[in-house]
Amino acid sequence: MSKSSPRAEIAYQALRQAIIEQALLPGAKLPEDQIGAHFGMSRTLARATLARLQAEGLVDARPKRTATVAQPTLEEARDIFEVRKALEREAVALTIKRWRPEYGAALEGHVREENAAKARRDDRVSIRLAGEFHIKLAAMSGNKVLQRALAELVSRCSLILALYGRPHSSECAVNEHSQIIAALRKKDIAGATRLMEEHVGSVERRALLADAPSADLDLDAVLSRYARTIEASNAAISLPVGRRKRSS
Amino acid sequence: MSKSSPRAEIAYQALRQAIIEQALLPGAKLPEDQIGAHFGMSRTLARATLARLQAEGLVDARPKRTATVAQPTLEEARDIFEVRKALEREAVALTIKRWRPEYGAALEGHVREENAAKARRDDRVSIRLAGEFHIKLAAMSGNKVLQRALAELVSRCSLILALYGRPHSSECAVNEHSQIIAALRKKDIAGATRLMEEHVGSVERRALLADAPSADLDLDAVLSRYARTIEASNAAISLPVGRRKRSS
DNA sequence: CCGCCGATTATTGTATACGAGAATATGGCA
DNA sequence: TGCCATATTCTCGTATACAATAATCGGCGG
Repeated sequence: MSKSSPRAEIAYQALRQAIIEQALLPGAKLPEDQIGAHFGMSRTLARATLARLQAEGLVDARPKRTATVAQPTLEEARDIFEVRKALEREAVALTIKRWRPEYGAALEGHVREENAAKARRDDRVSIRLAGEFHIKLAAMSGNKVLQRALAELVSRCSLILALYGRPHSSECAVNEHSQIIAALRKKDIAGATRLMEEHVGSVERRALLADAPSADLDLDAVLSRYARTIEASNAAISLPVGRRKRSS
Repeated sequence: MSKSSPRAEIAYQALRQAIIEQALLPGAKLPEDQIGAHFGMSRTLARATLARLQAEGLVDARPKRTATVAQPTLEEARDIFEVRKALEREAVALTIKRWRPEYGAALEGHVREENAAKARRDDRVSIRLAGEFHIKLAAMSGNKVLQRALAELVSRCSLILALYGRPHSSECAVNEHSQIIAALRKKDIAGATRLMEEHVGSVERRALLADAPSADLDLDAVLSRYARTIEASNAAISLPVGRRKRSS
């Protein structure tokens, strides 16, 4: 159904990563034709790929309209962070319960990568790695369902950051990750949970600049970002290449 | 993408409900042709519908093989309950924070329905209502993302019950629901959380009869249930009607 | 010069076609 | 009689076709 075709799978991964790394910004159009043409497959598969991304909340698709990279509302954004926090707590607790020394090393290796990316000002990779830290931790919980759910939420957080955050604030202060690792090592559930909560909270604060209940205030910010969105959606992952390529 | 076609939407709802109510048992085959024929649509739409159900974990689909109603492993089952508990806690906490008196009445009305269904020995409806209690509560949290995630998990729990539980144990002791309502009314977060936790725990215990790490022990039980599965998948929701209907 | 309306083009919705791979039945052989 | 090889049938994987609707552009009237 989903993993069958290598091309469809590649398209899925590519689009997913492009969205997460903010190479395709929220609102960017994703016409079935072009996606199919780009990945050398028919609209049938392009459509299935988009449907999958839609199910994960990364793509908006209203009937009869071209699919776009999702633009979560402020309210939705808050909801996502709330659920994410609940699952991160669970992930921390479960991971500590089955803690093994290798885990610490693995996570620290990851943090080193994060620092490297940050040092070389590679924002795209930075953003992705910041998210993946949380996924790796969730994986250590041993609970696949939890891992999957959290992965979905974390991706959507990248999207939220792209929409409402300031331009290039990479998601996490890396040293917060280090502190969490330290607490995990001590098997300090309460401490690790608290740190994680604060950490995600601070990401949320950075992401949701606006505090007003209405989204009007940041309409300006959003609109001014739009010019960038449109141009970026062309450069970006080279998806919309100039004009479209006809059916060849 | 998904809600476009009324037929596809109907098929989705029907299949979903049939699975949840255990009219279609785990392992039952779901050939694209038959589904399409039954709902008067082409395989294209049938396929999309199945993909959707697969994304929610209600359907298993390996490439080149006919899709079936999902058969979660014991391990997966435990994972699902674990995540569910985490989200139920969150739902309780959030709901209490924005509690309104109507909520109590609404939930009590629901419990009355549950009792009615139980009184008339309507197992199917009983099972469905038991799950919907939790969804309604999640809806009151005001967090759509949470509600959706929990709905998915609760559905999958019905599946687990069908696979591993004893034949007709309807999911919940209804009075546990009433106790939870009482705690909510008192805005007693700790108490309500504890009750919810115990409640889901008891559902889990009822669902996962086997405690052994290996699933060998209940292989017999599963196999003996299979005869029923096959015959039931024919009677059931009248999906596989005798032979298939050709392309008309 | 600006804004509304119709023609043109871009894109989606859905069915169908055809090839390929499983599943199942059939017949020969031990 | 029981088992394996092979033919047959059932399904899936994917592309393509065609109709229908939305977006876009150009001309007309104000």
